[in-house]
Amino acid sequence: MKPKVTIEDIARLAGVSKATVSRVLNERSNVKAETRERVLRVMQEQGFVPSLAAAGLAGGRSRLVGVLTPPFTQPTVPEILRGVAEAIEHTDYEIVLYSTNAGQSPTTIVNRILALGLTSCLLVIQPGPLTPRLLQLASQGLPVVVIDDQGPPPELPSVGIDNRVSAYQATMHLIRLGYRRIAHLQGPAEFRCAQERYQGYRQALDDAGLPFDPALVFNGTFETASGRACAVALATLPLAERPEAIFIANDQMAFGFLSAAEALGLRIPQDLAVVGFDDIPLSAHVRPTLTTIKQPFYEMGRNAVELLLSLLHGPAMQPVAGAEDGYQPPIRIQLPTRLVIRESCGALTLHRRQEQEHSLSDE
Amino acid sequence: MKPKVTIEDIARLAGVSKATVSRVLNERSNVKAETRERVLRVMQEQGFVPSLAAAGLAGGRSRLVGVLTPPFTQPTVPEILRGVAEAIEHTDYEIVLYSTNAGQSPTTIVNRILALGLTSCLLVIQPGPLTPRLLQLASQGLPVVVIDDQGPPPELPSVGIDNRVSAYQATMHLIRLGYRRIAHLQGPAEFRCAQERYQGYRQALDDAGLPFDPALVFNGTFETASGRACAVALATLPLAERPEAIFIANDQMAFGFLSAAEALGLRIPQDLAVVGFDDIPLSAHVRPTLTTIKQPFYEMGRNAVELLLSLLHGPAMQPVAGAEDGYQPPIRIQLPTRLVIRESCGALTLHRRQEQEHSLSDE
DNA sequence: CTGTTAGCGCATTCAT
DNA sequence: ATGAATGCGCTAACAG
Repeated sequence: MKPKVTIEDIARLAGVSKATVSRVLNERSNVKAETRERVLRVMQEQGFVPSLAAAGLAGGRSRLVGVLTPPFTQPTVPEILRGVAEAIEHTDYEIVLYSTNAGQSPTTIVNRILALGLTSCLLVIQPGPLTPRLLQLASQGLPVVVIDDQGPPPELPSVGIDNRVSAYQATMHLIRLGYRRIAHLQGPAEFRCAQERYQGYRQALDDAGLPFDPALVFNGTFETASGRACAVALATLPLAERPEAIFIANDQMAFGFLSAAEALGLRIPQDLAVVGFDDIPLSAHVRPTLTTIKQPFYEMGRNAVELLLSLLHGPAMQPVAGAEDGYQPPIRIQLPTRLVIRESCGALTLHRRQEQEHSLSDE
Repeated sequence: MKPKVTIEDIARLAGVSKATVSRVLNERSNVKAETRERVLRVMQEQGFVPSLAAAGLAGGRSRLVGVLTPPFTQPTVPEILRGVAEAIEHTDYEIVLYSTNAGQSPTTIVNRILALGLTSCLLVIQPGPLTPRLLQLASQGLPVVVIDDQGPPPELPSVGIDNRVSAYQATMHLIRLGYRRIAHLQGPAEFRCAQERYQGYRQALDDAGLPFDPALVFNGTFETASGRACAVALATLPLAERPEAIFIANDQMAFGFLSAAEALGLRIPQDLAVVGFDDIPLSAHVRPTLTTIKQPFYEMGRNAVELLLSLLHGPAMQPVAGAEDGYQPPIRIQLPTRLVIRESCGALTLHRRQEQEHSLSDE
């Protein structure tokens, strides 16, 4: 094994004490410039890299952030992780990765986390059932940030999007295209984002003066199969009752819907326009390509890291006005989404002149 | 912050020495059953979790495996990582993740790795330019395993596939379908796998007694654009010289080929049959769906972890016959691939009776 | 089988 | 501005 170069070696070679080397390492100011230079040079020559493990142990706080993620194969995850990794890279922190395969108990996972004792903070993607434990940990002082791609109410610092507004934009897009009977395939009620997207849908109908028909709201699971089921349900509807368009609460279900629709001889968008939600990689490649709300997954990752590190460095944030009692509501970073117009909504066929990837940020 | 429960606490509460607690922790056998029980109970009660950081420091070897990966958005990566994560989960090791964004210098990356001093081994996905450094590290005793999805000659322990045989199968599949003029879009020569796939292609032609036409071999970059370029090149060929089928060295290029072909009015598979290589998620969803060689990415991840840990635990492997001089060639785990038959090769339209996902393992 | 003694490599008091 | 001493939480020899 490579003989690890230690601070002691550097100290000896540079003719200073270990303490001084340590000071240089941590960029303390109270080191004579000349000495610092010399030490730095020796470190360079020796290829010295301080042991994070030891530093963490001795200093009481480590430079490792624990990242808890759902399986990588979940389509939204890679982009988020890319953002996380890239943000971390610019810091002197490292990532310890825990993948939370659905089956395991929250306790097991959390134990693995604490096990390290070297993870000084936690970044959790889609906490789901872990939330209670996270709250507990956070209340014990562990900095935690969640990316609630589809999460429960953020009692924790979080980064996410405004689901209500985004759903509103999606629905309004359909309304603007002239569709009047607009259905909605919603996600499971236990997901807050499913409710919010439903609310955005309702609100858009209301604002446009369109009647709300409960028969046009279908219950989904956020999974492909429920998209297929919805298409079947729609196809069996009497022609007069069929909607002209549908807003589907995530792309995964939209894929199922699209494929079943094709099999059923339902033409998209001619017979039925479709708008999804998420914009995962596949969305640009299914047939027809899917008009959808783009979630800024990459940016979510980046922002989450920044938030986490800011929590770590300055636990004393400037008090929010009106929170004079000392209670600070958890920080929430809300990122903008964007409507990506593709084939499935019919905009391209109906109005060729319209710009293809039109941002509805003027909403 | 939560007051960490230490071994000392447990020792006091259980009325034993710290050493004994440590022995229990590491499942040493020389502890009286009764004592062990008591210690375990106390640990349970106190919710004790040993600090990996301290353990690593003290024991000289840590329980962290460094995983070096290309950007997660590279389509083959998530599956591999899923395999890695799942395999790790069954152990008491943890993952420290380094994403190797192309731009950075190998030194920077390697420094980050050594920085920890807590990573006792390395798992590298697509080492690429890092290889020289890795060899150096390995020769210094650091256990390293690479997953050479498209890597250079494995002088390091590695897990991968047999590219030659797989390419042979792909080409032979086209030959069996009756195509005789078969083109090949190859990857860049600096990738060993590109050469091997080319060799497999050549061999299949030879074995089938088909003439080899150098004009039918195109140079690609493994990226989408070069697939498009190839389609254009093919389309400009005089009709008489056009191939009836093409074996493309990876799916990414095949996507480009498919989309350009569509734009050029070239029908796949009627005018030209296509077989790709990799079977990444998109491959089942492009139009037409892509017949391709499935690489077992998930299994590669799992196997790599197992190999790495075995290297870590028993550096003394049983000598390979014929290596009496003490030199051990690096271990290579070669996983089987599988031909996945979809639309683009024409098998489904030509021979409806054939099974859809026919494994050519009898090759 | 079990307790005692030393460190692992570093950060952090205290001194000076 | 720098050096010496102490300890983070744990494992690894040693002794019994």
